[in-house]
Amino acid sequence: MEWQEAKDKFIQNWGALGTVWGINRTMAQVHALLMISPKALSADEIMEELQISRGNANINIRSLIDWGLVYKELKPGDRKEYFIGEKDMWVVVRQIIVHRKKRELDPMLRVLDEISNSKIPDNSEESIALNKTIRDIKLFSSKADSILDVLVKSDSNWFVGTFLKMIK
Amino acid sequence: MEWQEAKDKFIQNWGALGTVWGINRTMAQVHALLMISPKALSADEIMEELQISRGNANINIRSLIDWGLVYKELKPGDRKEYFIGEKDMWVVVRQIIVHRKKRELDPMLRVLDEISNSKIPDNSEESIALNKTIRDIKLFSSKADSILDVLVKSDSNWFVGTFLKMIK
DNA sequence: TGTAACTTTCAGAATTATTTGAAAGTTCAA
DNA sequence: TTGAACTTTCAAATAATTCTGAAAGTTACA
Repeated sequence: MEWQEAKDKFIQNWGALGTVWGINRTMAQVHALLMISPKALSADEIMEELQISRGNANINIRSLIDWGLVYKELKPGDRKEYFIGEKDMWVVVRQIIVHRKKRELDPMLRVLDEISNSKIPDNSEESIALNKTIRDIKLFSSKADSILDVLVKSDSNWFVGTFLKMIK
Repeated sequence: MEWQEAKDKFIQNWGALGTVWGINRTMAQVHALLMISPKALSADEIMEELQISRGNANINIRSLIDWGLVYKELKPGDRKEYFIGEKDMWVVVRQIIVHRKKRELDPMLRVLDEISNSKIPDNSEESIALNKTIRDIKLFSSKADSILDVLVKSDSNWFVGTFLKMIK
C-alpha cells in the first residue's frame, strides 16, 4: 500500500467512526489529518487536502479547538494560523469523554432530577415503573460518573495497569 | 408535575440522548416507552403513544430486538405481538456497548490492521507519524477492548464495587 | 382452501444535518 | 487611516437520514 493510500484510508475511516460517535464526518477527518501530520497545517492546507470549503474547514477546526483536540499555533512573522493535532490517544479519548459527558449526559441527568424532584406519586403501576426507572438511571449514572471522573483524571499507565491487575 | 408530563419529558429526552449516541430518535423513544411501561405493549399501542407510522414502529421495534433491548412476548390466544423492554440498566448499557463495539470499533481496527500489515516504510516524516499513530491507536484499543470485555461479562455489583474500591 | 388479523417492505415525501461560497468582519503593517 | 491578508458568518444549496402509508406478505384457524 502506498503511503498516500494508507493515509486516505485512515482519514476516511476515522471520519466514518466519527459520525457514529456524535462527531460529524468532516470534523473527524480534520482531526485524523492533524493527528497524523507531523507539522502544523494552515486552514488552506486542510481545505486542499480534504477538498472542503473554507467555511466548513473553519467551523470544524474551531469545534476541534473547542473540544481540546487541536491547538492553534502561530508562527512569528506569519499572519496565518496553523493548527496542530493532539497526538496522545489517551488525551484524545479523555477529551472526547469529558466533552460528550457535559453535552449529553448532564442534560439528561438534569431532566431526571427535575422529574424526581417533582415527586410523581406512586399511585399507579405506571408511575411506580417510571419512578423506579428514573431511580435506576440516576443510580447507574452516578456510578458511571465516578468511574469516568477517575478515568479522566488519571494517567493512562496507572489506569490501565491497575485495572488489568484488578481483573486478574 | 403530572405523570403524563413526566413520562413525555422522559421519552423526549431519552430520544434526544439517543440521536447523539448513534441510535435514532424514534428507536430511543420506543425504548424509553417500553422501559417505563410495566406491561408489554403492542405495535399499535406504541404507534398511538408516540404518534408514529406503522412502518416506522415496526422497523425500530425490530432494531431494538436486534440490539437485545426489547423482547417479544406472545400472549396465548392473541395473534398480536407484544413487546417488553429490558428494565435492568446494567444490561441496557452492556447491550449498547456490545452492539456498538461490533458495529463501529471493530471495522476501524480491521482497517488499522490492514494498513499496518502492508508495512508502510518509515521513509518520511509523514509516514513515520502515520505509523506511530496507527500503533498508538491499536495499543489503546486493545487495552480498551480488554476493559470492555470485563465490563460486559461482569456483574454490575461486582464491577462497580471492585472498581470503586480500587480507586480509593 | 379462504379470509381475517396481523407483520413487513419499500418508494417517495419529509425532515434534519452538513456544506458551500460570497460577503462581512478583523487585524496589522505601513 | 488604509488596504491586504486573513478569519468568521450565515443564507441557501445539497446530502443524508428518517418517516409515511399503502401494498404485499404471512399466519392461524374456521
